[in-house]
Amino acid sequence: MHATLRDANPPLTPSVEDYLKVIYHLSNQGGFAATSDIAAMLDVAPPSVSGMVKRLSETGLIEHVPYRGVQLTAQGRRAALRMIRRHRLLELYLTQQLGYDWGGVHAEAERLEHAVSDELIDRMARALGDPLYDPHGDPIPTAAGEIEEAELVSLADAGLGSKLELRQVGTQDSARLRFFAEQGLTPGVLLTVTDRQPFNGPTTIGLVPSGDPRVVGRELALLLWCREMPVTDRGYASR
Amino acid sequence: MHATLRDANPPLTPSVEDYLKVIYHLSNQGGFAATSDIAAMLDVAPPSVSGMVKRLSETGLIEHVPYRGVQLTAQGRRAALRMIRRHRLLELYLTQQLGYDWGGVHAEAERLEHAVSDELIDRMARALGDPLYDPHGDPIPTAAGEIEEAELVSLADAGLGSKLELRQVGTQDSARLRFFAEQGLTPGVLLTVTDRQPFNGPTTIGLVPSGDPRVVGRELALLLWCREMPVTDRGYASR
DNA sequence: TTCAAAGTTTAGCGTAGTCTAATGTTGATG
DNA sequence: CATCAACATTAGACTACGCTAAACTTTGAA
Repeated sequence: MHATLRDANPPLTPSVEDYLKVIYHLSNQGGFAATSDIAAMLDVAPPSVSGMVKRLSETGLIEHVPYRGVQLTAQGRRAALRMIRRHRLLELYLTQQLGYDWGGVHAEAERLEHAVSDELIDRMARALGDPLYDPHGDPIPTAAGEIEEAELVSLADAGLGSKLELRQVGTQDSARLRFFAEQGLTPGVLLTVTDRQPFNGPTTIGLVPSGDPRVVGRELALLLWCREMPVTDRGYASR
Repeated sequence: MHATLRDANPPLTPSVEDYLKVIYHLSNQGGFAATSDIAAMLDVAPPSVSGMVKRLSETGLIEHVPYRGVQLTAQGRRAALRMIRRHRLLELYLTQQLGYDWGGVHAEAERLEHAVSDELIDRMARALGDPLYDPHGDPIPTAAGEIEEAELVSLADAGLGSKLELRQVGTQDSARLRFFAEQGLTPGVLLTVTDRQPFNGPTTIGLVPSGDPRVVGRELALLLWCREMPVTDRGYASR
């Protein structure tokens, strides 16, 4: 029930915590997480999800409305946020303390998050100065299970002329992550929307303060989540 | 096949690698590892070991002589040493970089050693300056799978008057580890045997250079593995 | 209003590990 | 050298996950 013989390394089978994490992400905006979406995210067959859903709701971690989907209970949400805290702190620690690069940390954190103790996570957090955001710009839940609810707009939806701070890159795909990094589109960057083509066409933005233009197709723009920034007469407001 | 529902945290079931590690330790001095000893070390029932032994020998990691015991093949030895390298580097990293104390690292390393990648281990090793010994004084196998074969004597067997360097503490029991640490009996310490009582009585030693005496009962003295040191006319030879 | 497609659940089986109880083997002792 | 205790293995059941195929809902479009 732990590691198998043939494939000792990559845990092919998602753990309970992985289910909770994807349910958290899928039902984030208050809705239900659909069986098939969970299955797609975890790369298992839908009946496997039905089975796990049954077990998880028996133990009180989720609530299941048949044919509708699932939601986390308070307990399940706590467990999910605990794993998200672990994941994001691990990514930050690996990046800052061990020289990993932005695109390479995800897989490592994905495995480690199941093995680390709360004590280790707290020690890492302290070593990093109790940071609030991970290398992708996502907020790190506190040990008590609180998380900053960011009000983010996808770049594809942001208004023409609006001033934005890139906060999250909504993909784990390393080719895309590398592409964004090459374009200078990393969390924390400031930008303005200068143009958008109709019919789901690309968005053109300008980086701040350099003014360098970038053209981002809609598929990719949908992955770039931004905070809309108030503008003061002396420039952009700081956080 | 990964983490179960009821006991999400402590991996109650030993992994393949855990089997290889204990077989390595049990058959270290060239012998066979007995089924019941493996079972005792892993806290599983003997038939579970028989089952795993079958699978491990089918994949060529061990050789099994029925009713005699098992030995590692070259491949199995390599896999065991890889895990031992991970374990010892993790203990050292946690101790030196994250402020863990000597007694508390074992359980953490035991879980992490299954989740870390070779890359992470190599990065940790580099961050530590490619160390040769872990916090217990045990040699760390190289990435290529070589390990220093130490010629060690148990303190209980060392000759009266001999000069020794404490190299390994042969227990994982944290109460004993803490006791040794309090007595100043940590790997690297130099000492001389000043007295030994007959009938399995205690050994008296003097710490070097302070000369502080310590009295160690036979049960504990058996756990303290030392290197016998050549003496030069200017003092103890360095490593 | 029906009906078909899409999505979900159930049924039934496979695998990799655990366990207890029963059976085999070995080696020391009378 | 026969016996018996200790140790090892086999037999058979259980759990927790996975899968495919089949049955059941829901929904959206004709």
